[in-house]
Amino acid sequence: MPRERKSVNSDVTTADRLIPVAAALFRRLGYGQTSTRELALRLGITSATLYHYINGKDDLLFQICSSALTHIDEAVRKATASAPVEKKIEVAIRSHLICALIDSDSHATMLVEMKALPTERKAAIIRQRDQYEELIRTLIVESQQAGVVRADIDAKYVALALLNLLNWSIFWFDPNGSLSESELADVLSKVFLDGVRASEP
Amino acid sequence: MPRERKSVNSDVTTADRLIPVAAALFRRLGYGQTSTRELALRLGITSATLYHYINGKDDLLFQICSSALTHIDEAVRKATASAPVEKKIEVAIRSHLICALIDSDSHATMLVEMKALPTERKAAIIRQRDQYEELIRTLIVESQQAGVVRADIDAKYVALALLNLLNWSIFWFDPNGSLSESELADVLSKVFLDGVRASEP
DNA sequence: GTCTATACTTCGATAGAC
DNA sequence: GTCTATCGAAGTATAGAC
Repeated sequence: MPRERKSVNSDVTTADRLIPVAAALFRRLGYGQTSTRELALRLGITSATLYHYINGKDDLLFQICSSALTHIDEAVRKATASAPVEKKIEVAIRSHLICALIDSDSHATMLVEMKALPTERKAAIIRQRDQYEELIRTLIVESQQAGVVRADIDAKYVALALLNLLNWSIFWFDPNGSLSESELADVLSKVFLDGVRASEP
Repeated sequence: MPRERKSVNSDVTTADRLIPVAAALFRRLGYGQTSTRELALRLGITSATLYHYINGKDDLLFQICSSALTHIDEAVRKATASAPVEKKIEVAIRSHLICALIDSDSHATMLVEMKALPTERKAAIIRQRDQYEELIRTLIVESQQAGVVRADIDAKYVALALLNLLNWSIFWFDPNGSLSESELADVLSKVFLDGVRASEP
């Protein structure tokens, strides 16, 4: 029986590297400052070969944005579905952060470079983003109805405050720093749920 | 006595419009996607005339970033200096938001397009940003020492959580929406200081 | 799937007249 | 302070051979 290579194959193909390498460059330089030549150089191919994989530069940005949003929506939806209502927010915070920080190049690019997409594709991404924000809002509403979350602030703004806390973390979190993804989830859960005011002594 | 025009002059010159118009375009399209021709068009001049005011395109981005950071640092520093320690954080939240949301094009551009600056200028802006973040961190430390803010979370992360809350607001706040800048400050102060957990019934 | 070569466009910036 | 005209560089993308 001949030595098989297939799923046991650990080769990383150019196709596999395309999106991660593009996301890293778009994040560091910005979409508009990243040339297809520079991207090809990093991939070890010529810019002509790059066009064997894509139809245009914005294909890359669209795929990055779309898959980032698909992944985080699925992750948070699945994790919160099976959690008891008192734990849904903590579970959402943790699953969101794990997903966004593990692939932070894609998520940072999605959040910041979305605007560079052509009109129709931008609209599609914005619909996806709105759908995810709707998921978060629903979690807040459920928590309010269960008496777990204060109801004196409109769920809409509670949800946006939570997204503030989660989204901007991507831009300063250091995977080699003193805090792990999970520890950051603990910190943000504490701040979001209990606030930073000192309890009475 | 001839009809004088000077400080009573309400003419808006091209020089005055330069930065605001550039900031609005950079925000909507991104720095890399904004051409000097498009900018000149919006100003009602040619791109050649634009170069009477600037030495290069990145002058505009640098001025936007630098003045945004100078203004917010001054505003928050001044407002918090005269506030009692129990009120410093609320005052910081309010003054930060007022400053950032009134000139949201500049602040959004600073936060997101900073990376497009040439190396030295980028370093200068990052120093300015770090100095502002240091101001926020100092306010947290002072509040912890006064027993106003919980001390079981490192001031560094309390400050970053606060900056998350403040910075990302710029990207969804709608000046024509149902919430004013001041009302948003109230909401974020409540969430940050007291958390969203429902109090015992 | 990768290359060389290059077409075509747009960009940032300058020269020099008014 | 504004223009017309234009340069040279860099960009995206394609043609066609291997």
